[in-house]
Amino acid sequence: MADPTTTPSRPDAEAPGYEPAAVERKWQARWDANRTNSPDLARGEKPFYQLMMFPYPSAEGLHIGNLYAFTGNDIHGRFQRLQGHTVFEPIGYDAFGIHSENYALKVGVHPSELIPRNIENFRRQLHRAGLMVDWSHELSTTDRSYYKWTQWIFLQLYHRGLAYKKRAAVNWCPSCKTVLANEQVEGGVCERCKTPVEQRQLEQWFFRITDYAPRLLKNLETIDWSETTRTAQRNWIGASQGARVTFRVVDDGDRTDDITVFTTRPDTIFGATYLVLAPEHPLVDAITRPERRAEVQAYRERAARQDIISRKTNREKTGAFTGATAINPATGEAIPVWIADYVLMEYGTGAIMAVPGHDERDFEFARSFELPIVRVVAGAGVEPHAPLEAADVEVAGARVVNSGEFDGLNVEDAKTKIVAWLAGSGAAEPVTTYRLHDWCISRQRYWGPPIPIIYCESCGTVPVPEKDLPVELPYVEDVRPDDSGISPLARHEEWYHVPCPQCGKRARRETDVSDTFLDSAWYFLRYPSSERDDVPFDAALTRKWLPVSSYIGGNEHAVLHLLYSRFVTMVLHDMGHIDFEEPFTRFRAHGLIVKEGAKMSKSRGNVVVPDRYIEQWGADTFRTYLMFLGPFEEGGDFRDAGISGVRRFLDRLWRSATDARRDGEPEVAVLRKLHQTIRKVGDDVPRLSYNTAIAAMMEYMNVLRAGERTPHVAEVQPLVQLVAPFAPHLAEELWEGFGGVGSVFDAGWPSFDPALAAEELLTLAVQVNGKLRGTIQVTRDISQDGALAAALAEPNIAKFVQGAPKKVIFVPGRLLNLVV
RNA sequence: GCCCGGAUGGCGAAAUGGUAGACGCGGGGGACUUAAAAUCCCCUUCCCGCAAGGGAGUGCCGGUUCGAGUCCGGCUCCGGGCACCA
Repeated sequence: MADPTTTPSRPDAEAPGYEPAAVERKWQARWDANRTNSPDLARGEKPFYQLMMFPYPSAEGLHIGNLYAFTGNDIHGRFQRLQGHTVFEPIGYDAFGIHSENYALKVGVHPSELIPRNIENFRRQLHRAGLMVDWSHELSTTDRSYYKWTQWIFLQLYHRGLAYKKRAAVNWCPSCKTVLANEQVEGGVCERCKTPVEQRQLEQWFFRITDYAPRLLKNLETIDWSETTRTAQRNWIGASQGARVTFRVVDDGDRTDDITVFTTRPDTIFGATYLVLAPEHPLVDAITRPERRAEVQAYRERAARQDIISRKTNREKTGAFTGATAINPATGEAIPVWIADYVLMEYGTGAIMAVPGHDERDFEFARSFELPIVRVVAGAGVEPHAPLEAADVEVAGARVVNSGEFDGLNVEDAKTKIVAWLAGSGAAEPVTTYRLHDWCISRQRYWGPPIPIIYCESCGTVPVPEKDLPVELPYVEDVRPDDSGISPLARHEEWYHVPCPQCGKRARRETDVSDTFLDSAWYFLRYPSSERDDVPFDAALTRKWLPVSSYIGGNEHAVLHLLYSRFVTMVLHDMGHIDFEEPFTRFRAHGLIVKEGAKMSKSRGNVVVPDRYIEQWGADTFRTYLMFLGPFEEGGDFRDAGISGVRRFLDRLWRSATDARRDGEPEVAVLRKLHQTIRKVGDDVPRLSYNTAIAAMMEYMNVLRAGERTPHVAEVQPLVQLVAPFAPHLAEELWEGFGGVGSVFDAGWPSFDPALAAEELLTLAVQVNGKLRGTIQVTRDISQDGALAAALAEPNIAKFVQGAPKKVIFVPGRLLNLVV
C-alpha cells in the first residue's frame, strides 16, 4: 500500500469503496493529459495496428452494437500493448453518404449542420467507454482534408483505366432517388429503405472490380479471416469453371454471325437443342428474321419495361423465337435461336446453349415451347434412351451417352475432352466466369465527395488535375433528390460551370458524388498519416504500420466494405503506391448482441442505451459485462439481471487490492492458481475468448478470497494486470495504489511459471468400461501401475472389477479406464 | 435448391476424443446483524434413495472408439450467405 492513509488495511471500517465514476473521470483525464494512448508512430517499436470498423455517426448516438465491437477491439489492443507492442488504435466517422443524408432529410436539418453535431455526441460517448483511442488521429470522411484524397483515389483508378462511364441498366431506388450498387439491393428491395428497386438506363461511373475477381478470390486462401466472411466473399465473387462455346448462325444471305455462350456443362453439348439469348443481347436485331421481327420486338420491349424484382422472382418461362438457327458444333445440326428473359445479359456472355435434358430451366422452357429434349447423361443403371420426365441433373457416377465418340466417359472427363476437341476447330475454350459485377460508384445525391471529372465539348471527359483537389462540395440549400436521376448539385450553376482544365473553354463538372463505400475503402490507409495534407498517406508510416494487424467489425460488411477495401488496396499496390495487396492481415467478425433473447429495435422498445448503464454501473463493469455475455465472435444476450455479477467481481477485486497485506508470505496454493490464471487469460484473450478469460479471473478471485482471508499483494497485483484490458480505469487506479509508476499498460504482462502452474496432486477419473466409477487423488508423476493399485483400493471402484482387467487405458493426469 | 454456422440445466454459457454443466444470473439454506442491505459459506441437470450409492442425460436415428457434446453417415429445427448465375 503506497499510502496507508487512503488505503486502510481493515476490510470493513471506512475503507473508500469502489466508486467507478470518480475513478473513470480521473483516468480519462490523465490519459488525455499524458497522451497515454497516442503512440509515437514514427519511432514506436513493434507496431501493432488495431483497427475497428468506424461508425457512421447517427443522430441516435452510439449503439450498443458499436460499443460491443469497440470494446472487444479495445481489449485486444490493450492486451497487445501489455505484450510490449506499440499499439495504434484510431477512430473516425463514416459520415458522408446516403445513410447520413437520409436522416438529415427526415429531420429537416442540413447535413452539414447535423453531422458535426452527431460526431460531437459520438466523441463524448466514445470517450466515456474508456477506449485506448488515439484521438490525435481522428478523422471524418466528410473532412475536406479526407475527401480530397478520396477523389485522388478515384483519379488513380481513372488513370489506370479502371474507372469508366457507361450507360447501363442500373438499380434505381425510387424512394432514395438514387442508383444503388448490386450489393445494396437485397431480394429486389433497397437495403436501406426496403422500397422495391426499379430498373433504369443511366450513365454511370463504374470501377472494374471484375478485373480483380481472380485475385480477390485467390488471396482469400492466404489471409487470416473468419471462415464465415471468406465464404461470403467467395459466394459473392461466384467463380464458375466452364467453357465458352461458339455457335455459327446459319447464313441468311449477306452476313454471318457467331453466338458465343458460356456453359459449365460442356459435357452436355450433344444435348443442346436450341440457343437462348438475353432479350438485351446486341445480336438480337441482326439475326432476327423479318417475319419474326414484330414478335421479338414486342417481347424485348416488355422485358425492358419489366422491373428487376418481377423479372427475378417470376420464374414462368417466356420467350420468343428469332427465326434464326445456328449450328451445334458438336452435332453439326441446325438448332433454333430464341430470346428469353431467364437469360441475363449481365452474366456470362448473355447467351446460353439450352440442354433441356439436364437443366431444370431449359427443361421447363422446352416443355412450354415444344422443343426437343435429348438425354446425353445417364446415371448408373439408367438406359441411354430412358425418357426424361424432368431434367436429370445427376452428375455423381453418371456417364455421357448419345454423344458420339465420348459415350461412356464420366462427366468430369467428358468436360475436358469435349472442350479440347471443340477447341481444335476454335469453337470452344475453357474459361472461368464470375458472378461479381463492376462496382457502380455514381450516386445522384448531394452528401458525398463530388466525382472529380469535368466534361468539355472539345476535350471530352477530363479528369480534374490533382493540384485542383479537392473538388469541394458546395453548400446547396435544398439537398432533396428528385426523380430526374440528376444530382442536386446540378442545381448549383456557379459550381458546375467551370473552365476546362485542358483548353480553358466552357465546361461543366460531373454532378454525381461517389458511393459511401469508396470513402470507407481506404480510411485505414489514412489514419497513421491523418496529419499530412500533402499526401494521402506517408510512405514511411505506411510501410511501418500497414497492413492492419487486427481488424474487427461486423459481418454485415462481409462483402461490401471488405471486398471494396481489398480491391482498392490491390489497385494502389499495382500502381506502386503501397507494397502490400491485402489490407487486413487478420479479420474477425464479432457477433450480435440481443436483448433478453430478442433482437433489439426501437419498435420493440428494448434498445439498450449505453449511457444509462455506464452511469449506473461504471464503464469498466459495462465493458466487462458485455464481454462476459458469450463468445465475442458469436455475440450474446444482454440481460440486466446479469450485470451485478460482474460488478461484484470488480468490487471484490477493489477490496482485495486495497486490503492486501504486505507482511508475511503469499500462499503457494493461491500462487499456483494465479499462475494457471495468467496462462489461461494469456491464451484466451488473443483468440477473443473473452468470456472464458473473465470466468478464469473470477475463479481465481474465489480462491483469492476463499473464506475471509486477506490476500497478499503478490497474489493480487498480477490480477490487476490481467484485468486491465477489460477494466482499464480500475486497473490503473489499483496499480497506482500499489505504488506503480506510470500507466499499468506500460508495465507489461505478468509472466507465469509453468512449474508453479502445474498441480502437485491431481484428481484422476477412474472408469470401468468407459463409465465413471470414482475419482482418486494421485501425485502428478504416478505410474499406470500405481494408479491402478490406488483405483482398486477404492471399494466403490473395486466392486465393478472382478479379477484382472482385460485392458487398462491410462491417460496421465486425466483418467484411468479399466476394461473388464 | 446450394454453401456456411448453431442446437448443452430455470437462464447466459464452459468443456485439446478423456470426470458434461467451469464462470455468472436466478433459486434454496446458513453465518454475521436488533433488523435489513452489503459481505461470507454451502446446495442447486433430471429420476430413485435418509444416506452410501445407482440410473438417465448435450435436437433425432445409426456408426467408429476402451471412451463421443466433440469424429463419421443420415435427418429435424433455428440463424446467416447465395440464388432463373447457365
